Amino acid sequence: MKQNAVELLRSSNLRQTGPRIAILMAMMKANAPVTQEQIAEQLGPLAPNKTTIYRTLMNLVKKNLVHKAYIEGRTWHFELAHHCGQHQCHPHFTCSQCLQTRCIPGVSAPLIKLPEGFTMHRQQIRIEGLCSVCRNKNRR
Amino acid sequence: MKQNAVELLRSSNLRQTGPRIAILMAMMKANAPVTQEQIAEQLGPLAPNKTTIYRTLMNLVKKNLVHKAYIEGRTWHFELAHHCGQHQCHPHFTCSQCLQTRCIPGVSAPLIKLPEGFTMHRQQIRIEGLCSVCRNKNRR
DNA sequence: TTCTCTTTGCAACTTAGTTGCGATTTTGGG
DNA sequence: CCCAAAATCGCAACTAAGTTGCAAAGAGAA
Ligand SMILES: [Mn+2]
Ligand SMILES: [Mn+2]
Ligand SMILES: [Zn+2]
Ligand SMILES: [Zn+2]
Repeated sequence: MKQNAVELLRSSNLRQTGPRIAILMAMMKANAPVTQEQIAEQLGPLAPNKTTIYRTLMNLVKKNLVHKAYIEGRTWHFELAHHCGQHQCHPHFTCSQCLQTRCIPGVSAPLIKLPEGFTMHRQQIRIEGLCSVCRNKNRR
Repeated sequence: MKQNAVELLRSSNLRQTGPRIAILMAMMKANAPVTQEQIAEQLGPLAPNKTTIYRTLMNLVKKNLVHKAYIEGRTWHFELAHHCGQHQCHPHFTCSQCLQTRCIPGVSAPLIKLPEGFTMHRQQIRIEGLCSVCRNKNRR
């Protein structure tokens, strides 16, 4: 898995540093978008500084290895780009009661037709609703 | 137009106060989602306090008269709900160069099929790309 | 190894949005 | 119209995610 991270960095002409490899590995382990804080938590006492994590994430976003998946509250959640199509990410579902968010993989929507002269880089879909756990709770 | 605002409040069982009517009217005049600051600006020296604007917006969101349309940077942009479908808002396009956002009215995508047991309240589409102005600038 | 350019850590900062609370306003009933 | 209860408002202080400046450490090319 470390090899995998190293390869990603090399393919994007980014220097191979401890923080970058650790952050990429943390994101590979995750099965949902993660915040700066979750990355730091996962890496424990050896985690890079908060500033470094943010700067690294922004570099990875610029190279299109990572996407800003969504904001919840005031915090960004990032995920590896390797499960997203060229012009479209998979949708994300947020339960408006428990506020948990999960990926909805394997589906996509047709790309919206933009006005004349506009270019699409990426289309993202966000769904708000009630997850099954919360729905059952409300039943009573 | 004031009548219109009053009617919205009455239909949602909200007390008719100066700040609420003013904020609704400001949003009716706008032709794109607005921030707290833009509302205050538009209302000039008579604008309600920042806290009141935020609290009002949240009340209106709770009553589904207003939607949180999108976040840009760290700031929420709100818009009246009356141009949105039951389960879907119109898409919003953000130019990744000039950072301007605009509504893409009149189009919609099929609703994503959720996992068993999940309920959809609202589906939102966000598009990132290059607007025509920025595209032409880059041509040179 | 050495030199240069990039990256990192730390501490201080920024700022959109929130909170607590006392003062004011709305509204419904008498 | 007048009053009291409950909702709303304004203000000042606060919160916390993310940013910035800068000096120290590290990566990679030669
Ligand atoms: Mn995802
Ligand atoms: Mn809109
Ligand atoms: Zn839930
Ligand atoms: Zn543009």
